[in-house]
Amino acid sequence: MSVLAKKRTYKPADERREQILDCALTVFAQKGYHGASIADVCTRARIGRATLYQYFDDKRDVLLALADRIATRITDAVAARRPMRIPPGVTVTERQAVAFVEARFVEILRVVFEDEKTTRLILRAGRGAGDGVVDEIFDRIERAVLGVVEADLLEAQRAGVVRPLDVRFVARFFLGGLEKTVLSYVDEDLPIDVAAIAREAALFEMVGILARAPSSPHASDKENPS
Amino acid sequence: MSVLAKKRTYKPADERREQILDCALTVFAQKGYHGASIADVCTRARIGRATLYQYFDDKRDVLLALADRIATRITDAVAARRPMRIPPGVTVTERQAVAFVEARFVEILRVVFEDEKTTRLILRAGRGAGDGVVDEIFDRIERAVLGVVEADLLEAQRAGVVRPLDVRFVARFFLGGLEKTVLSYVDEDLPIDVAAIAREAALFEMVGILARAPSSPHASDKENPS
Amino acid sequence: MSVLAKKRTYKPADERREQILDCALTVFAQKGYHGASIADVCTRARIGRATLYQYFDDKRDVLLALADRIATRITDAVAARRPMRIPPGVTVTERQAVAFVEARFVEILRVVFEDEKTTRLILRAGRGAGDGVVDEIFDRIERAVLGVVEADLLEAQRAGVVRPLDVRFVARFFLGGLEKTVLSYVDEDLPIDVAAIAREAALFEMVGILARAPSSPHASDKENPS
Amino acid sequence: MSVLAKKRTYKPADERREQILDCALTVFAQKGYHGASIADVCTRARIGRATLYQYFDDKRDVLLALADRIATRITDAVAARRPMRIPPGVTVTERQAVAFVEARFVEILRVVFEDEKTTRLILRAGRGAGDGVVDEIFDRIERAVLGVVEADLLEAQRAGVVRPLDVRFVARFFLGGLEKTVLSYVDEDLPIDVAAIAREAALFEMVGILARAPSSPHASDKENPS
DNA sequence: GATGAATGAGTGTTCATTCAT
DNA sequence: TATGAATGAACACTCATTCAT
Repeated sequence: MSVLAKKRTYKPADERREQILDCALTVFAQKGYHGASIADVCTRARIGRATLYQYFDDKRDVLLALADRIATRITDAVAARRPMRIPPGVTVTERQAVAFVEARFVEILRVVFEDEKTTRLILRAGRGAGDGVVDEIFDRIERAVLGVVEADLLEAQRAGVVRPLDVRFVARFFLGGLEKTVLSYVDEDLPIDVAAIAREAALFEMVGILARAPSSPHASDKENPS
Repeated sequence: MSVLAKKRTYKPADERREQILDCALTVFAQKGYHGASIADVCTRARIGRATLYQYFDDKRDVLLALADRIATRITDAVAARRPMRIPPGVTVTERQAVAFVEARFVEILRVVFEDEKTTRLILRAGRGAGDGVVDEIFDRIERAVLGVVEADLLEAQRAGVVRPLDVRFVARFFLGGLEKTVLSYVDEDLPIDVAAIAREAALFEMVGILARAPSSPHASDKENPS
Repeated sequence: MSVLAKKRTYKPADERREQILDCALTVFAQKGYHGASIADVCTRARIGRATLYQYFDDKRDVLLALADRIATRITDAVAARRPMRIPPGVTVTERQAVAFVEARFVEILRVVFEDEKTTRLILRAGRGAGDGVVDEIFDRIERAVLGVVEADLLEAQRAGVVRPLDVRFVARFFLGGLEKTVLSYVDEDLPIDVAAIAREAALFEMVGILARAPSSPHASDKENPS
Repeated sequence: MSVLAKKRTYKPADERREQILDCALTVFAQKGYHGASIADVCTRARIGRATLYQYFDDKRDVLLALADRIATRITDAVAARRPMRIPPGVTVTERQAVAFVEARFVEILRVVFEDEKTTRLILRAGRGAGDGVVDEIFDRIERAVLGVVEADLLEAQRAGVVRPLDVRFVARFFLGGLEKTVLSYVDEDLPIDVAAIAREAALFEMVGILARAPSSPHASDKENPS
């Protein structure tokens, strides 16, 4: 047996399965689902191609399991979160609101865009696999995240902190902004600066981009003129 | 000659080329670049597979030409646009600003997300083709659009209408929101309601989501209290 | 009509046919029959691909016509040659015989390996086309040339100038030597030095490679007369 | 399971690889490299087309491996040969020289033109594959064989057995003769009669074709003893 | 006479997947 | 459990050849 010889390695089934998924994540993130081959995954896992088929039905099943693993992690994290509650009568200053939202964003970013590879898979590689079942799982992730944002918005609205608006629209619009921002980091191979993104994004979401008329009483151009 | 018999159809080269690109757009949008086969495109164009190769070097070249056609259309439209100018001394009411931005958004949406198929190609199918040259073209589109938004933001900032902010960040964040919103229509097979999107988005971008303290003079919780 | 525009060129049929054959010779010689494409030939002839089919049935037919043109030229030349006659009673010195053979070789080389392209076609490109009819034509060339050599040998034998030997074998063996020698020039892109080849070959053929027993005065005309 | 059904056959990789090369030799020899298809080779080997690609990168790689196998065999055989040595002072009769050369030729013919298929590959199918690397390998074969012949010639020349001559020229000329002779057998589907070829060729090479001056007693071992 | 346009029939090659050990 | 070996089914691409003008 030469120095370079690759011996068979044996692992308990669960462990091997997880290992394969880890490798698949890496490979799919790098080359995309269609662009990556089973061989790529197996090479990375240092197993024979046939071995993979002892753990997964087919290529699609690998993506499915992968997406499911991520979806479960995210929905679990989301479910574990205590919903925001603003006690009645409490007044929230703008500064407080922005700080709160910023914290929220950090949470979301941490959970959803855990790492570069997962981000790539969710935002690029996964979609367009052209598979209904897989899409369904990615939708599950999306719905879970949107749900959190929407719930917060609704509660804030109820408490009068947030103006009347189409909650769904805003949640999605906002998530889109986060995603593209995160992707811009990923595409340039930069580490995702969660804190910076959250800070900018929170302010933007809260107060928009308009300069507040510093001198003139702001109310003169009323948003909703009576 | 049976009912199913296919006669040759003849076309001038230019026309045929465009027709093939049209079909490729449809097919790539539906199945993704990797998922679609040359045969799919040719079947749709009612031509033999070999015919396609008289107009394009290879599959990648089709995507390239397609992306280029779109990029050219968009960059041309962008270049033709008169840059926004806010004359000095002019005061802009919030209402006016929102209305202006709304109009801007309609323009962008019309140009970039012309139709469902183009949208899909730009936002899904095109990316991840794993081809540097193609990516470069899609980047061209992105840069062009970002450039417009950024230019507007800068001008507004200069005029004091917009608060100090990271122009690049906001432009990208915002474009991400637009994209995800548009995609949500596309994914549910709804016609893209440009007007509705622009209205909601403009308001959101301008003033954010916070309710303005109706009673208290807004300025009391200043952004940066001394 | 731009400067580079290619206008149609019209030619009388005969001329065009010859021109196509010329181009085919060049192209086949360069890339081999299988390796060359109809497009290659037509590009070189500055005609549309379809035009070629007005003069030839198919690709094979081009090779056929080409081979035939060469075969005809060679067999004609061979037929026009006066057969060698050695009058009875005449004694031929070795030196004379060598000189005569050398002249003969120059003739053959000039006719058969007229130019590099023809040589390549005959010796490389043509054979292995895997076509019986084409092979037959190349055989015709071979037989014609062998016939000349054999006839000379027989006559010389009859006159007692040449020792008893298997005429066919020697003719073929000798032609093989000539061919390989010529090819070595062609393969190194050197101009075929007919005179040099003929000189060396004649001597070799006549007296072989053995040094003559120095003791016995083998002949009056020594190789290197002092 | 019908009569025609093909079961998978399993073989160790080395064996399969060799088998494929064997089949490729047969097929390439029959149809030529360009004329033969991968399917032809695989059909003959009774394997699926994809199987071939587990052992070779592409079609060219098959020819490469094949040529290399032959080249290695020949160069090895050549290297294993003891170089000819003629001790100083020894006189060699013409008869001895011819016999020696004849033996030499038998060796060469046995090694180089082992069998019909290899012969065809070397002399027809291989050349003109239009591939530099492949050509290089065939050149290796040629150089090896020429080297042997040249070495012998030089030694014989040194010993005064062979007259002064252009060693390279004669070696090549002679090899050409051998090749064409061998091919004439192959082309007529006759078994290569190594002994006969060697006998005729040796005599031809040694003493040429001239009849020795009948008057002068050229040698004690006469060609055609009365 | 000449050709632009079109294509059927193939070719080499890949890859997810299965079989036998 | 693990895998080397084998393959069907597809795919991108080529090329000699034909059709309509």
